[in-house]
Amino acid sequence: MPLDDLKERRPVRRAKGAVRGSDAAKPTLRTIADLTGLAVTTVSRALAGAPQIALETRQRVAHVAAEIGYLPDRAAQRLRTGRTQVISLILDPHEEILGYATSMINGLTAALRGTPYHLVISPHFSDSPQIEPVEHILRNRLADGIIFTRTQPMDDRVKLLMQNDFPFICHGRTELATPHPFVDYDNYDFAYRAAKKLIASGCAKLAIVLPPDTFTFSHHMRHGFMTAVREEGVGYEIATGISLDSKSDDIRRYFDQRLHQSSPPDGFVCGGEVVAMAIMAACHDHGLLPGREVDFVAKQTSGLFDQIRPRVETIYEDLSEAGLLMGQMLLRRIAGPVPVEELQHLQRLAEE
Amino acid sequence: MPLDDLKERRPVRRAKGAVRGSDAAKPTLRTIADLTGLAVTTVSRALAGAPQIALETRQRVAHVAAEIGYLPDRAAQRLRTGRTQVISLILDPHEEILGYATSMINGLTAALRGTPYHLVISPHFSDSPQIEPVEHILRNRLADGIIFTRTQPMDDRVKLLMQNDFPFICHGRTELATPHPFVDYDNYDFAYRAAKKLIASGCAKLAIVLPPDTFTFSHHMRHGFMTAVREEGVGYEIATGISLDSKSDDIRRYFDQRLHQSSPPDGFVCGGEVVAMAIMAACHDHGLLPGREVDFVAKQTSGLFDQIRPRVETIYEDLSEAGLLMGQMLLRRIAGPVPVEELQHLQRLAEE
DNA sequence: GACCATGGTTGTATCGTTATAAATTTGCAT
DNA sequence: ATGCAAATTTATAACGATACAACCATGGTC
Repeated sequence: MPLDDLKERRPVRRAKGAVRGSDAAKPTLRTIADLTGLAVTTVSRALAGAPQIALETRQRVAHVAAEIGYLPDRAAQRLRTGRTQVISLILDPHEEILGYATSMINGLTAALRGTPYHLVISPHFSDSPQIEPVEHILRNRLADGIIFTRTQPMDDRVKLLMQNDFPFICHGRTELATPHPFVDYDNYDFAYRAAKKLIASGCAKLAIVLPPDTFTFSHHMRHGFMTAVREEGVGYEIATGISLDSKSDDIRRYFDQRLHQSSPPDGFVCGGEVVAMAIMAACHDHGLLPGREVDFVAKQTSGLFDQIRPRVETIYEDLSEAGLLMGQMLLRRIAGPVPVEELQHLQRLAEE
Repeated sequence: MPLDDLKERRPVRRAKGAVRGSDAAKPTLRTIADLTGLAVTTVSRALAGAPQIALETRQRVAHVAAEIGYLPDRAAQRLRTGRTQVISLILDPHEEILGYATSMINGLTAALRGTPYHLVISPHFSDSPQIEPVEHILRNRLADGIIFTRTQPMDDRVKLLMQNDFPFICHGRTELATPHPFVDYDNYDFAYRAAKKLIASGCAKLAIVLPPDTFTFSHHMRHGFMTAVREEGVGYEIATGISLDSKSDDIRRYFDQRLHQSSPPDGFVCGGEVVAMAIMAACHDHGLLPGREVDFVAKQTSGLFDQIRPRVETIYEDLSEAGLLMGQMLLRRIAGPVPVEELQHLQRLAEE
């Protein structure tokens, strides 16, 4: 009689199921419910591990679910609960070069592995304001958490997300009074140590190319650089009109001209592989020998620079680890409130 | 009276709406329906542009929708229609280096711009078979289309997706009898021309490092290389025990040893920036001068190598364009059946 | 024996959208 | 007026999951 009853209650469904059942219709809670003779609600609660459901029932349900390879339908869960199970990574078009984004993505996917979270790339197109993708995600509940880079001292995005108490981690810090979650690399120390190394190897005049000064880490780098040159009292200059975002050709040309002029720098703090190669090319074209007339310290994020000849001193930034940390921290934050200090991490340089 | 009626029918909703209405509750079809006095169904059909809805109504609805910034709820649409509006890019862990993935992602996001499609990164972890993420996506309807790389001659993934008539584009070709969608770079021609160039500049013995031979493009490269050396009758060798996937240190060490031995190669076909730098480092460490004792031709995907000194000849592969094409083709395929020839594109080298 | 707390399970409504079928209005010929 | 087809609009049910409240045994207590 119960069989008859079932048939009567869901004639259409049954028929549909049978049709597409040719190659394993996607199992739902209903499948498990039918299989175990329980109600859909019970199955749902059992899988959620609710203590009101008898332990034995929970185990039985879990077993059947595993057996038939049940996975909850994301769309249905999302519609009902409002949780998207999506982490949005906002990718900047400038990040084309040298796998900056890729390393971070690798870290992120590692953090997300084994969780139901998906990583969605939300591009930020350069012809629109930085805040746009964030607003869009917030307004349309497109993600449970956001990760972004290129943080600014008074970053709009940070303000907006803090106001809305929306989970996020940014790469880089702001100068806002309110503390916020971040993962950052110690660019102050990078520039400081790079400058010190150059001075130690006898450079008399240092040069540095900074990131665009809209970004906080540009200030950090400048500060670290300036502290070192002041401590040692050597000459210095900061490249103007170009930045770490400039095309490598433009950077090379800048230094090409600069080296023609009087009292050129002989030590270079290079905030990335691209700028390092561009400056090295300019020096090479002027017949300046690395290790003799000129010296370099470069930040490398890839291990690639270990192969460059002549060898240059490098300092490593682990972007993959940054991504991993950001992912882990964001997941914690999404799970529930976390003291903000626990969502802040500064990647320090290795001891020497 | 109709007002009363409404209140009676949806008392809870109204209340809820009022509560969270403090800061602009997310507009739904219902919002538009209330605003226009139409039924939810009508609004839905109107926005879909159904010809059965009066033109004037369609315009009015469209106007109101734009006014209040309505965007359909992805979860609800997905649940109802089964379409996810997701493109899944399967990312291989080997693709860390030099923005291979990033360029492609940039192209993809450009293709997806203005569409409702989202780009989801599905990692393929190296400790699991290549086909796993594809099976997972297929089984759980996690995307409307798939893009993947590192295609093999008898690629499992291609077979599976063809069988299921599931939209996909892969980067690289198979050797399967059935034609399938792809975007590929002409690696045969790359290796052929690279070898020819080296011979033209006087090299007597060429060497090449191939991709792992599980990948189809490894065969293409080998074939192009072999054709050139046979045509010209010069010596050659193919590096064994290493591949383009090897760590740069290992590649450098390999050639370090090789150059110690007798009759070393004097011309190098480098399938990527990493391998080029590693080989150049090995040569440098042996005092071999580029342009004199040894020559290089490198494939570059980033523009970075234009800065390398001494200069080396490079051949460019545009991965960003590849991503763009793959995105555009995939969208067409998702929209409906397309003759397979129109979903095949071979990126040819620029004429010289 | 009636009553109630407890543990365990179930029914109902709902998230926002769309496919389907039904209902309503309109226009026009009869 | 009357009927009927065409043009519009609407009601209903469903996608698969979960929040909430209600339900039903069971066993102990008075």
